[in-house]
Amino acid sequence: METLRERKKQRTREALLRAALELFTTRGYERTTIDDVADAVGVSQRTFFRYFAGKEEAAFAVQDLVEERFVAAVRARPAGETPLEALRHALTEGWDRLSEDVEDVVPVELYLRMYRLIESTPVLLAAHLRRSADTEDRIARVLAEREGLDVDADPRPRIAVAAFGGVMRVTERQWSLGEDFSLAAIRALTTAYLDQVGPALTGNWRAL
Amino acid sequence: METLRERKKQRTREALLRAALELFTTRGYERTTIDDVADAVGVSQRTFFRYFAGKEEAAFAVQDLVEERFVAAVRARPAGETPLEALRHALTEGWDRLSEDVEDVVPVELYLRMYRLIESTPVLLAAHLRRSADTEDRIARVLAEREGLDVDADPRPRIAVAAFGGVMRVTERQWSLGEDFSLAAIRALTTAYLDQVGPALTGNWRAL
DNA sequence: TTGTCAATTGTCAGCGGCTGTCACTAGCCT
DNA sequence: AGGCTAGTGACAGCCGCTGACAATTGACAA
Repeated sequence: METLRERKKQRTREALLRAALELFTTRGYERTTIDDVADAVGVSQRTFFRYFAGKEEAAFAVQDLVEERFVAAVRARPAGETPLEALRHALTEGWDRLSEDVEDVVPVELYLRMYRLIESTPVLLAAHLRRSADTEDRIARVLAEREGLDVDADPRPRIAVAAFGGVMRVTERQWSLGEDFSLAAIRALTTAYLDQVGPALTGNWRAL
Repeated sequence: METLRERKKQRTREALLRAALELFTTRGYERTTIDDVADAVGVSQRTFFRYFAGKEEAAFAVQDLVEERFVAAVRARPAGETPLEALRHALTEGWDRLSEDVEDVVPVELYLRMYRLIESTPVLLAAHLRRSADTEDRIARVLAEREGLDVDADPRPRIAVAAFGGVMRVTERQWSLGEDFSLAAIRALTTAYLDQVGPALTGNWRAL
């Protein structure tokens, strides 16, 4: 049983987040003022900053949730899988559950629009890449633990995750530049690109 | 023969860059004000912004130069090398020439200090990662051209570069966290980590 | 050398992100 | 009902950054 106060706070935060993403994706990130967001909700600018550390944090609120799920999914993979199998399966499984997880917070369609905006807004892309780096670090730790290794002594977990992450970046980018902005599209790209890692790294591309 | 005006401009820009990097690396990036930099050189804040598009651009001025050289080095690699050989050789060759290239602008030691600051300052790391993404895109185009492929049709150039770039990121990170901040140290790390890509991606780490 | 023109700079005003402060309001709890 | 405190709004102010305009300084020709 939650108190009225808490429910009110929850609603304010949700309203701010929704208004922010809606304005960002329609008007553009830079062209949206915190005052715009606050006004849309009927709250002072100062209040926005009591719920979000900054403009950026609002933009990534949903993305944070998704990445959290991904880390958990990797951790939950059966020990029998090799590190790369675990990553790959956690990823595809993630796409399948994404709708349900996200829909509690905002419409999935809004999330996907925001995702594309991140990709096309330099300052947001920069923030995204840094956050991804943090996530990759956490995943490297998970993999190391699965394999009983010390992340700081053995570079292989980080290297594997970094290579994997690099491929994911290319996937995101291609997806955001394409025409099909569905979950199915990004899932298809993911598997296709992961299948290309071997060929891309070994040898001579002209041979094929 | 360059005009006095041009020489003056050149000196102002150089002074601003030096003052900025010096202040950034001693006082910290966020704790350094543009006014601090401008005052240190004896010009107005407005003038700083006439030489640099923003605080960030000053922080990355030298790094830009280094990455430019790297792209050129990849382009100059003999056609016989496989894509990954070309990347690797361009990289190690880059470390060798770095001192000479950088020293024209600022002391190498200052550049290395700045490089570490970038790693440890979130907002700078974010900017660095985004710039790296741009550079990787350009390199993917170079590789595709070398192999006679269409970057937008064949994902392998981008995937290979992304994986390679991921490993470089891990290298940079480890170097900046270590104790030996010499060029020799980062060169050694680079080759060691690149040798680990194969083992890290194939199979089972416990077997070794 | 001097006067004219153009490039460079300083000053000022202002916007937007963000923070500290403080008084006020509204929910909580006895 | 009344005291307590979490949450809010209003205000002031810092910093990054930009536009506008006037003042200055070098370039170049007469």
